[in-house]
Amino acid sequence: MERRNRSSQKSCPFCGKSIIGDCYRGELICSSCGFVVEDHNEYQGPEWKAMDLEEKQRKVRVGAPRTLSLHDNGLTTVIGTGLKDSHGISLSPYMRMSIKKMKKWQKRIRTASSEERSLSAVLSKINEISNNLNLPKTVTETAAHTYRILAKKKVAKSRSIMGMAGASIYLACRKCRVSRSLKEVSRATNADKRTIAKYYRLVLKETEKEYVPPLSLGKYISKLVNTIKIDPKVERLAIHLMSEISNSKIFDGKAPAGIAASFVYISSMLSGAHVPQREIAEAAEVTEVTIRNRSREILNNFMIRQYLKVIPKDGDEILADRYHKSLNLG
DNA sequence: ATGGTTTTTACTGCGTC
DNA sequence: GACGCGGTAAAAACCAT
Repeated sequence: MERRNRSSQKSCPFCGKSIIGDCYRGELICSSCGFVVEDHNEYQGPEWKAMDLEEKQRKVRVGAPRTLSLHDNGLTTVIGTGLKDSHGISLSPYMRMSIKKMKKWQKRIRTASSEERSLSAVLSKINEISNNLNLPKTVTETAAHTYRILAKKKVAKSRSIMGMAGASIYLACRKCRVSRSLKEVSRATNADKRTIAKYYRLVLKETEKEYVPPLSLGKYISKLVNTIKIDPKVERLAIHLMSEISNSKIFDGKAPAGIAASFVYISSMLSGAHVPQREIAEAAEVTEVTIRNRSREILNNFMIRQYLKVIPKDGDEILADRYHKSLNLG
């Protein structure tokens, strides 16, 4: 199978240089710093396999892949502008006129009804927002799919377009286990966070029969570690600590971003990387106070020993051990 | 609307480089 | 003195009812 690298117009969020997309592996990787911009993309090349050139030529039969994110699924008919017919014979002036008319009407019909037109507008908004958020194609498609359902059920009627688009995208992120916060989505849509949250609940009710689980803490940690440049061992350590503790009740009702931030902070301390609270707080979009509070709770309730087993303290020990002692590895 | 919980804001004091 | 850190009180945001 042929292996193709397609370069795209996007630039790396880290170094600003161009990004090479490797569609074979389904990843978008920055060519200079190696940052993985997107992963787990669908392979967007042909979905067939050709053993030789002849077979390949025979099998090339389609244009762009079918997509839910265009209002007609990308399956529109385009009438060509050539002056010859399929046999290569020149068309008569009469036929040319007729084709010109057909072209005109085809264009009109394509987005004929008002529903079609508004669907088309919203779907293009969804595409735009997805681009802004660097979302994998699967998420965009999922969002488009839910929006179609909403449009069909007329739920989206007389509601903010950006709000509905944002809610669809946010839901798609959750379903596809892609970590994008409500904050990020609302930034990308220029819509109020509360509006999107409200619509999200509505969308959930209208389109989802099954429970959509919240993102795992591990996802939050990975994302956080990705946004700040940090030693991978910090991530491993953070995830290790998290997996030992995460079923603890001390996190009940606490915002996951803050919990993840504090695991990353503690891990960066333990591993000697020493990432300042401010930096982690900024990347996680929580405050330093929250990181401190979560860290205190973790270190007050658990002893982190040298071999990195985490054990619960009993009541008397809880107050005795302070932060720094814990950081000195028990 | 309300009340309980969590997070943020703003500020203070301490130790270190 | 700038910086990172830990702490607190009060305001703001959030959430279920």
